Amino acid sequence: MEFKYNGEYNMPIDLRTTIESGQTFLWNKTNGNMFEDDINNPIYSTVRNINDEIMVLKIQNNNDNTLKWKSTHQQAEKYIYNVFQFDKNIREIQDTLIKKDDTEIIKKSINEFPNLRIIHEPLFPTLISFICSTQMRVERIHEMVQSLSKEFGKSIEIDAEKYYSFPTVNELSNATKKDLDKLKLGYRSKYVIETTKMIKDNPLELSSEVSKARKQLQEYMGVGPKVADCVLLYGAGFQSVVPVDVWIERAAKEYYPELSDKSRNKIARNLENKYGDYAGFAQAYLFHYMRMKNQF
DNA sequence: GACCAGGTAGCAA
DNA sequence: TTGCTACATGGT
Repeated sequence: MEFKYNGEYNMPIDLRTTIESGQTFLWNKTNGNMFEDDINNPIYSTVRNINDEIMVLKIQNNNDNTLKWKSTHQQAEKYIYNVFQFDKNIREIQDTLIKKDDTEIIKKSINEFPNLRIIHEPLFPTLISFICSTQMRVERIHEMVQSLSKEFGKSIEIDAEKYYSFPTVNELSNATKKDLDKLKLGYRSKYVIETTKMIKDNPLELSSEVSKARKQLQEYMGVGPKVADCVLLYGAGFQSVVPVDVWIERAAKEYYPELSDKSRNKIARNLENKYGDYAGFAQAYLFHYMRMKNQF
C-alpha cells in the first residue's frame, strides 16, 4: 500500500487541540513535514477499518483554516469530513453558546481555542477507549488505546513506518485478562473483556433516543453515567450530551454554583438544559479551559 | 508516601 | 435512590 490520495479542506480546525483534548485516542502524533509548506505543525496518523480493509490516514494543519490529508484510500476525504463534523458551522454554534452563557467563561474559552471542534469517532473504539479512561490521565489513556491497537489490531508498513488499527470486536475478543494486564490496563482489563464479549454475542446498536441509548451503554461492564455520556457525545454524535468528570464538576462549582450539585448526574442534566442542542460543545470548551488553566 | 487522574462495581441502608 | 469503599497504574 501507498499514500495514493491526498487533498485539502478549508475549514476552521485546530488539530492539535481537537485531537489532544481527550475526545479521541485513536490518532498518533508524528513529526516531520507531510507537505512542503508545512511548518511546525505535528502530523497525526490513524488506521481505520473500512469493510474488511484498512485505511491509513495522515493529516496536518497548515494553519487553523487548512487541513491537509493523504491516505491509502480515496474514501479518506469523506471520512475526515465525518470525523471532524465539517457539516457543523462552529461559529454559529459558538455564538449560540456565548449568548446562553452569563459567566463569560465559555466566551473566554472560545476566544482561546476558537477552532476546537467536537469529534465523531466510531462507536466500538470509543466505547473501549472510555472504559479505559476512568481514573486515568489523558496521555495514559492514549497509551492504553495504542497498546491495544499494537497488540490486537492489524498492522501495516508504509515507507518504513508501521501503523496499527484499533482492534475490531472479533480481534479484541481474542484478548485474555492476562494479555490486558500485561498492557497495564489495571482493573479495567476485566471491563474490556466482559464488554467485548457482550458485544460479540450481541452486536452494538444504539437507540436514536438519547436516554435509551444512555441506558443501553450502561449495561456494559465498566460503563457508568460518565463513560456512557462520553461515548454518546464522541462516538454516537449526540451533541447535546454533557459528560461530567472532575474537571466539569470543578467548573460547575466555580462558575455555575446554581447548577452545581453533589450528584454529577444532576450537574450534567443542568448544563444540558442550560446550553441545549449543542451543550456537548460547551462541555468541551469548559473541559479544555479548566485543564489548560490548571497547567500553568 | 500521599494524593490525583475524563469513575465504576458492589454492597449497605 | 444515595453513600460508602476497593480498585491498578504512573506522575508529582
